[in-house]
Amino acid sequence: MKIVACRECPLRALPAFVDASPDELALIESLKQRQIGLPADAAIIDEGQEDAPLYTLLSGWAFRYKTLSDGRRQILNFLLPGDFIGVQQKMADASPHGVQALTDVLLCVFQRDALWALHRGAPRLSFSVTWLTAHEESLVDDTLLSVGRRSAEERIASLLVMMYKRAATIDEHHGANGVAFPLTQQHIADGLGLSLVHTNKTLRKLERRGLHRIENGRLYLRDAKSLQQLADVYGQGDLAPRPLI
Amino acid sequence: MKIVACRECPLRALPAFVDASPDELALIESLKQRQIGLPADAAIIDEGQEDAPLYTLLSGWAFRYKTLSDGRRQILNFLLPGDFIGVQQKMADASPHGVQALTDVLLCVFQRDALWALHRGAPRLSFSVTWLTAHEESLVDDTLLSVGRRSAEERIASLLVMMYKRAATIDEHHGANGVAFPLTQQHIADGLGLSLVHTNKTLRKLERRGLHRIENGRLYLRDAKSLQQLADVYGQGDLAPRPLI
DNA sequence: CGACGTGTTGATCTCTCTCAATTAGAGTGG
DNA sequence: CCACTCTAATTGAGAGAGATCAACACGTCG
Repeated sequence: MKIVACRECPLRALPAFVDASPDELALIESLKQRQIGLPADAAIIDEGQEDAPLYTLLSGWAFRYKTLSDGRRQILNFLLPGDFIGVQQKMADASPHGVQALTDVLLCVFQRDALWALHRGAPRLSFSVTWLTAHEESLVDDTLLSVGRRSAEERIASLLVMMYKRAATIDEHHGANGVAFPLTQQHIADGLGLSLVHTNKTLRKLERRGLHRIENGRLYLRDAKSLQQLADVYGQGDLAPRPLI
Repeated sequence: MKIVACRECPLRALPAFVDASPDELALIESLKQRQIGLPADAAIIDEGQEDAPLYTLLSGWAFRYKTLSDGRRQILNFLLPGDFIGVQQKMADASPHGVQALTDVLLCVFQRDALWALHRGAPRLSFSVTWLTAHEESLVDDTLLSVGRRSAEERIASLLVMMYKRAATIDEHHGANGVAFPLTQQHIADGLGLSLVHTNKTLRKLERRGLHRIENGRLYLRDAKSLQQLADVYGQGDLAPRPLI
């Protein structure tokens, strides 16, 4: 795939993205250094890396993770096309987490002070960056709720529902009620704080109950209602008036 | 306590805060609407609340949380003086989490579009907002690693070390090797995805081993080294070259 | 003084982990 | 075309960390 000009960025076509003025696009384009492709499983940023640039995920999936010294790994969140990579590590400081490609990926590489340039020169865009950062945090919040308080079954159901929604918003082949789903069970386990074995058993249990199906790298929700209910995604209907105990 | 002018904000004196120009201070001051005090345990933002303003925590502690419909609660992170409250909920949208006072608190209330005004008028400050948001996310990341992959003992040790560090940076009475620590065991349990009972037992075990002491709302680390080692805060020494398996 | 919130401790119970083995598919080299 | 290797998925069995249930202690407060 050849270099994509920002003004022709395929991501801009997605309904999830806002319009940008020609000036803003020009600024973004001036900050973009180059574009690189990496194969699945490649390291994009290592844990503790110091000079990581700012990336944008143009295509493919990736994930952020942290590990303990004995190898236990926790996946913090999954990154889909359009997500930023590397906002967290402030300049010249070690990255507190690693980022790894989940599929083959295409990345836009920005110069390290691009964030600052954006803030200085394009308030609307920098506002979006703040918003996106806050939004990514709320994804982590959701996962923390899962890992801290949901049972294995509930965690899996919750992840399936959430990932389905996210994947659907950017999936062009979103026909047949299925979306691309490149995660292995190991990824799911590491994302939910479960062991691989228990993840497998739980996944199979839900599948046998007819709630979902994963096949050939695609995820099909066969009973989205039950999955959402199991995951308590909406807190049993409405949000607001809910007993705290 | 009477209204504090931003230019005289006690927080600015802390070494953790950067300088702001007179212009920037004036802008902040123009966006600040008022100041309110709330007692311990008061709700600052309810889960699902729609019109929450933007706050800044002037004094006291608070925490962000999420609950499931049956009452299970997960504390997402603790908020200390200087932290923002309410950046996550984008305008006119329901807050994805609740915020509750942990101690008596003083809050600065900003108009809802203050964030936008800051981005538009003070790039240095809006850059700080982005940075702070990213930093808060990295705190949640740490907790997610704990809850997902650390044992109860390790989680508690990790929390004690982290909270000690945070509290120390803003604690004026930080003498005698102890810091103010207003959390109950229930808060610790809800922050670490543990049951109250198991939290108590683990806490006592570490205390009996002489690693820490909590007394009269103050936390004393009696063996910070062992606690850090137990928590694997630094990945056994250095960060960078560490086997991933 | 009784009610309540917080902290403690002992006794089960169970969900999830760890250990072990097997199957299936993809890729590689002879 | 087939043996060989590797990764991902699967399943069973036993073990264990942490949950749940039940009491009790202590201090504060109306």
